[in-house]
Amino acid sequence: MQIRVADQTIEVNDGASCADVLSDGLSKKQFKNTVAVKCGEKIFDLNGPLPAVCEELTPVFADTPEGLDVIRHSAAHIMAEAVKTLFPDAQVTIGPAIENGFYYDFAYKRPFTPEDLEAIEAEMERIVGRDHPFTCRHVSKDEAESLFKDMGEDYKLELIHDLGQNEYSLYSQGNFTDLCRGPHIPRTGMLKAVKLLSVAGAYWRGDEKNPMLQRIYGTAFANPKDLKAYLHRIEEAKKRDHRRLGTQLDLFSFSEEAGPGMVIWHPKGMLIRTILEDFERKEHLKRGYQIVQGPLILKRELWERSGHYENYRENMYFTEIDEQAYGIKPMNCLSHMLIYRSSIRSYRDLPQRYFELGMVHRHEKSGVLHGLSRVRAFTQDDAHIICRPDQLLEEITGVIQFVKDMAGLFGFEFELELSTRPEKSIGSDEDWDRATNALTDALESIGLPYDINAGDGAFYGPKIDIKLRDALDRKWQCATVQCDFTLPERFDLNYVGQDGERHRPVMLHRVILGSVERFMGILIEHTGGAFPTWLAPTQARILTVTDAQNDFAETCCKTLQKIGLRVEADTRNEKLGYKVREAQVEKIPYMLVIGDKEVADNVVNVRLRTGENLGTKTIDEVVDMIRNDCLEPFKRGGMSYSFF
RNA sequence: GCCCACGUAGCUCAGCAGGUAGAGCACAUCCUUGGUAAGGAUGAGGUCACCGGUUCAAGUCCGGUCGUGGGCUCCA
Repeated sequence: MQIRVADQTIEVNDGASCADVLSDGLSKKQFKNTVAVKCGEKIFDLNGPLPAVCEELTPVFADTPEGLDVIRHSAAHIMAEAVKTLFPDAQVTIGPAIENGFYYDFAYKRPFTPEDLEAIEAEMERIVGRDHPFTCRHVSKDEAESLFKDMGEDYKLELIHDLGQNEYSLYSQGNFTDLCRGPHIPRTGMLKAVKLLSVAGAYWRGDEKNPMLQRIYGTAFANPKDLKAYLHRIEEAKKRDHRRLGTQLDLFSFSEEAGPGMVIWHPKGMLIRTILEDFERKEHLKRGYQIVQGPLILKRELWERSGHYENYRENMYFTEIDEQAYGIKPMNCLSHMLIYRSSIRSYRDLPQRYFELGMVHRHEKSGVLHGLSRVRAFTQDDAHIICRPDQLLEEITGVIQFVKDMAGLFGFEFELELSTRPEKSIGSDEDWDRATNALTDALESIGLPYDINAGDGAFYGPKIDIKLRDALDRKWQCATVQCDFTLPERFDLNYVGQDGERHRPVMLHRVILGSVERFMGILIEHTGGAFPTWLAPTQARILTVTDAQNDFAETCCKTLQKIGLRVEADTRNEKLGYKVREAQVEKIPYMLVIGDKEVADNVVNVRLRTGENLGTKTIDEVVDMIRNDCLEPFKRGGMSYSFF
């Protein structure tokens, strides 16, 4: 038999393992870096037998994404062995590799402490030192059940029962055996860089009705250097955390007195928001939206009619006045529908696009609150597009293009997900098909890649979600477009068609930034607080060398302010270095330094926050420079904006 | 909501074998007029989150409440 390995054809003897074949085909160095082997799309154990039908073997190297998965999953097994050694009463459950590491969930009578983690890590080191081989064997269902029953592993038994297979694979290293699909690294000694990170509670099988298990998170890399680099990256990312920068740059705060999840915007943060929102309003008008606004509270009966009272009550705030119950809005759609219904609509009037920067209140569970990303009072850049069914595609395409333009403006990477009909849903198959097709067609016509989340749509219609990542790689949903057949029905929205009959329109719910608060959080982390010049609260600061230049500085400052630039003068009796440092820490884009020389020549010396010094410029040149800097991002996004 | 950790001056943090609080930055006053990331001196600032308990004595130990952080569940 012959097998191809790395452009070579290897003659294979009967009974040879994958490792035998690969060691012949690869250099020593390459082979040492191999943790598993790939045949077609499937990955196999390196020290396992050759796959049944296989013409070519590809090595899976330690530092590739697939190799890291194998290493991390193996690390989880080694951690499980360490835990069972130190805490024999603990029961093992499941322990997969995840995006940047791995975890393993244990059932134990008490939570693990940081000291436990240290002990577990030390025990893992011993296991790695013993360099046991990972071995795999296949057993029948009965065998597997009796085995794990003897070991007292109730959770494994439940898994075996629920999986309902006839055969199961078991992996062992040392005297630890786990139910597992594999594959694993050949020997424990190949785990060269591992670190346990944290303990957390997690529900068995992710269901809050189930008991809570003790989860240990860790990470592993191909070598200590990569691990160190990763840990360093995490530390660096923490410095860009918007919660930290929010305090440092004096943008916003939270107050125990005000209540959890309630953002208090300080002047600088609010200034950025205002500029952003102002831009959004203009951009919406350009795209045929109409700006509207509804009240923060609406009668309870209205929420009953919409179905929110029934389905969303736990998340709503209520109030009562004059014996009338009111609900504080968690969504903006209701007033928009009232606007639509305020007159008779012709098919010629559609689509109606209502835009509102609407503040909503949602009583989120206390444990989910997170800086600006998850709050209880926030502002959505919300719009409802009420259109004819035949207009769906064009409207959805318009929304996705809008999102694409905005993402381009800020230089964001984003991920698109299409969520289709869930099991529990309302509406006809025809409606669902048409809406889903419209969403799909829109995605295709824009030409962006997307994932499909089958069955993850809202009960009232399918949707497209757009997710952005924060500094710590957590994904947050921002933009979303949702088709809705229910609300037009419940509120009896209609339009008079060409035929003179009444027809039911479709409604699109959509946001571009999502929550302005959340978006601000992501923007802060994306820029590290160095906002693009058009958004920077202070665009330029004039720094005098001594107070002899203060008059000239004030004059320059007024000139720039009059044009509409956000400029201030630092005329304090401090050394220049001190003033530069302060402006630098505040990440002000332009520092305009004025000493005697500059006053004499009627110029300023320009320093950027990058540290670059542009030399001396006249005030007119400075204005041009800042103006161009402001407009630069808009060229990318294919949008325009006027500042002055 | 659930599990764990944490909560000391505006900010970042130290303090601990239980004996009545400390630094840097920021702030104020004074000296200094100094060219691109911190000049110097002096001073003001805290019922150590809140409530209760143990103790002669609690920031330090115990319990509860509130808040924050890391996760789980849920979601923009």
